[in-house]
Formats: sequence, C-alpha cells, structure tokens
Amino acid sequence: MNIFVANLNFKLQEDELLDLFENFGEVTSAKIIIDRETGRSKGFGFVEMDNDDEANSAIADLNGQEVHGREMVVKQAEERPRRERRF
DNA sequence: ACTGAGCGT
Repeated sequence: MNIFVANLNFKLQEDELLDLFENFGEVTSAKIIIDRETGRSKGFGFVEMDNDDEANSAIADLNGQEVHGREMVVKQAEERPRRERRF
C-alpha cells in the first residue's frame, strides 16, 4: 500500500520517516521527495507498506502526529497514473 | 540559512 505523507518538517529525513512507520509494521520503502533544483526536502514523501492492516494502523495513528514540531498528514496515496490511458 | 501546499528523480 502506498502512503502519502505531507506537512513534514524540512529537517525530517527518510530514516526518521522510516523509523516512524516501522513502529507499526514492516515498511517496504520510505522516500522523502527532494527538490531537484535546491536539493532540499519538499516537505512530503511516500511510504510503502506490504501489509495493508499495518499500513492503515500507521495512517490512523500517525496522521496528525506531531514530529519535529510539525503535525504531519498521513493518507493513502493517490492511484499512480498509468503511462498508457486505455481508450 | 531560508520556506509551507501538496501526490514521487
């Protein structure tokens, strides 16, 4: 399950994000989106969890949680747009 | 060093 995490503090790094979600279950991957121009964090990222139950638990609990002074927003990620649009 | 809506180099 793809999880969208936003409103993150810019100081937050992938390792901390990964650690936050690992408290609720197995995390496949955790990624913070980095601005290509500045090389700094965009303040949001994505976390992928194999187990949907653990993912939902993490979303329910981590959403609105204050981390580094910022309440982060955790929701299920939008469906990834397909390269090919079937007609 | 700085900033603050939003779905990924």
